[in-house]
Amino acid sequence: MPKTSNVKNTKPTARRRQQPGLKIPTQGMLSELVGYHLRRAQQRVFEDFTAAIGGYGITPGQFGVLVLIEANTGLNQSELGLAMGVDRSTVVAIVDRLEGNNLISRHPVLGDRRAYALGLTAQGKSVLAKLKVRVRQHDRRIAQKLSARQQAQFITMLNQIA
Amino acid sequence: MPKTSNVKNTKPTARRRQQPGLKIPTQGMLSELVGYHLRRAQQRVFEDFTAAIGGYGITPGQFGVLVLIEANTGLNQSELGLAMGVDRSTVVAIVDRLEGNNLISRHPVLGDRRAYALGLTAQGKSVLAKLKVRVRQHDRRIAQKLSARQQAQFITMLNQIA
DNA sequence: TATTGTTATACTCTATAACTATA
DNA sequence: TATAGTTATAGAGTATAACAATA
Repeated sequence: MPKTSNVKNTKPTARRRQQPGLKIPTQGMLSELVGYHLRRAQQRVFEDFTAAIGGYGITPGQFGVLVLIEANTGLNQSELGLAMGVDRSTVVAIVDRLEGNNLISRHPVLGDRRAYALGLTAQGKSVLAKLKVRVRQHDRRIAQKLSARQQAQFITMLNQIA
Repeated sequence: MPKTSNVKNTKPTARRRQQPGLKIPTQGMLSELVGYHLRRAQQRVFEDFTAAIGGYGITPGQFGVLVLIEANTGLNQSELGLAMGVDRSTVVAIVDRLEGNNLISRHPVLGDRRAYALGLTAQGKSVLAKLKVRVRQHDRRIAQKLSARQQAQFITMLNQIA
């Protein structure tokens, strides 16, 4: 059908109210997997991020890149890839997009003509400043589903896993 | 991730050993965000999953679909999309891939000629049986980074967030 | 030789809009 | 009208392999 809009706009949670043959999907072994719950939580946070920051057309990963570049001005693409855990070729695509949106720029590196030093553009700095406020609100909204104590434990556990 | 084989195979953690201008990227505000740590942990688990199950060319999401179909034989694409939280058009693509790999199949539904009932093929059942063993091992490997008590708390917290 | 960045190519995941067939 | 599935289209994210320029 048409775009899901209908379906989703109508009632995301309620499916065919009291229809006789309503099938409630069971998760099978998935509910026993830590990875499954982790993935679902991740998706949920992603959705909230998009809803809150979406207007800027920035994804969580891109936001991370902007913050990384701001905190480490001048780092090159290989270093960025290392910090993010992605391939050099992937970095090219990521940088291309952000540069295309006028948020970051590539500069020649004195002493190494192979590399590019990455930096935020004036617009990038301006946008990032605003994004940071929004992202902090978004993250607080997510974190508040846990008590202060749980929040600390949660991050500790996430780091034990990562 | 990645292959990045060259870079990573060499020494994932060591970058330019004692180079004078070695820049150690700082994470900036990222380390304060729950969402950031959640995303990193997710990526880490994804990598381990790929390394462990990769040979089958199955992603965590596809594995989830197979389990869901096995546990709810006959559910249709819209129901699958609802259970997964994705759009109908996305389901088409997902089902196409799995069907293309001969793991699942679409069957006519008696009483509703618009819908398709999804089911595992013989090969799908066979492959899933093997995958489940591997995935369980993989998930145990991940979970064991936490104590038994932490594991339970962790899942609880993930569900509070999702 | 090793490293930096690039390009070509190829998937997966995901969404929106418009359309067909059926309910 | 509403729902099931499809198609066309688009974009993010990611990887491998091969290559050029430079170190």
